[in-house]
Amino acid sequence: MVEVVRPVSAADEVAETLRKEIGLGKLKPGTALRQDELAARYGRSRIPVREALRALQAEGLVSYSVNRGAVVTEISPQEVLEMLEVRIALETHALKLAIPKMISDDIEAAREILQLYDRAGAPEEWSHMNARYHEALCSPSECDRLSALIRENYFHFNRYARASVSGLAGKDDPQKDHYRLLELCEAGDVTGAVRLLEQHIRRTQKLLRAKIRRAGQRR
Amino acid sequence: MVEVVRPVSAADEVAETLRKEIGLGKLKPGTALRQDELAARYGRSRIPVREALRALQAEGLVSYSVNRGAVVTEISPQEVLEMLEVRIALETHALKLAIPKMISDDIEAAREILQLYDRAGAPEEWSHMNARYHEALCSPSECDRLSALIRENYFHFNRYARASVSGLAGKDDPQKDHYRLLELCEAGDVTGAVRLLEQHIRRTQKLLRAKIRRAGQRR
DNA sequence: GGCCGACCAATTGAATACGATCATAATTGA
DNA sequence: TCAATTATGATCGTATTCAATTGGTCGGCC
Repeated sequence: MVEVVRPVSAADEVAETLRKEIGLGKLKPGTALRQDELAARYGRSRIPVREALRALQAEGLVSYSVNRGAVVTEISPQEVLEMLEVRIALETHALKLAIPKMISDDIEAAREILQLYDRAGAPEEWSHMNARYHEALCSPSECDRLSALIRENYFHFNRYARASVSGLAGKDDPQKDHYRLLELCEAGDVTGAVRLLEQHIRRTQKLLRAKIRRAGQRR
Repeated sequence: MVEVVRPVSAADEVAETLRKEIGLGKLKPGTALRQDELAARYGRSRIPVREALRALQAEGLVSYSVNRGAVVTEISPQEVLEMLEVRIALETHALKLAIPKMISDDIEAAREILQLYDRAGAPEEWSHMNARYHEALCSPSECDRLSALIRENYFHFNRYARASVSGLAGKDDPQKDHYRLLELCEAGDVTGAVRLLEQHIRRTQKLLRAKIRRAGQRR
């Protein structure tokens, strides 16, 4: 069977690239996104660029002002706290749905991710493994919309985290929670697992609050 | 003070109008959105129309195929069930946060909405009052991101509901829940309120499942 | 010296224009 | 007669072009 290369619009390509660069922090919050500059960089005209920017605006990655163009959206610490709140709402519910549906393969898959986490060196890898682990636990819920929201929310959170919270909680403490959480899932203890997951996320939230306080005092 | 008319881009206007028409069901799922036609209708060229469509695509209201244009996205019954699942996740958590922060004014505001609900005639009004009520209960959570997600999810759900679930549960049964829920909030009973809210939404979910089953048998 | 208005460069917003692609109807050949 | 094929109109994707707005600088005036 021949692999048919389905044509993709230039706007989609530009959007995808920008999405990655913003997500990875190559384009930092506050950066102005000039249309002709982007057009030149991607070898396109401004039209596909503008469409890409509109899409990113709808996704909340870019802010638009009329006649002033697009800027990578800034994230306030307050909003990051709220993202963690959203994370609790979505992930605890997904976990509730997922645990009764888990089979040993799901547990094993999650455990393997944790082992990769153990071996990971750079904070970037932790972060990635962290995301994969939490996704692995939630995916047996078989609720695509829930999973999609979890992924989106994590993406936005991570965009901030990469900039200023990386290694906020270190590597080992969260990992202890991860192993305990896996055991609770394996035992089918929904209540316990949900409680631990909430504590786990609230710990990050507390650390972030403390950091914000300290930053506020300093000025 | 003179009201300054802030200029808005044509793309934003078109997007806003389309958003409303899709939300209200004037543009039904599956409808093809021709660029020339929309451009003519709004007295604009195709450029702003295309940008608006890109935004709507990112919002999930429209599906794009290369060289075939945009279509109002279809919603499967399965997805609606998932939206209700998301609703449980988001609203129960918001309620948990909101109840400890509620003051008597919040309770009163919610009660007034319920009284409007009682007097409402058309199913459209129920739906609107229903949304306002649930929003009133969640808003004291002071978590904008959570509230925004709740609103978005409700919008998508309602788009389907308007088409085929309107009056699924009738008017009176849900309203009984609403009053009980308000009492529990007033009493500060977080656990009870959350449990009732989940039951309340699950009831709609069950009715919808039954409806899907019946529709499946029929064919 | 500081403030105000007029010009100017930079940049965006929108319209027109053109080539490419898709859907469908007409046509042809077996 | 019917399937395959070609022609045609509709529609889309993108580039180019022009108009409008913004921000800033320069010069004049108080």
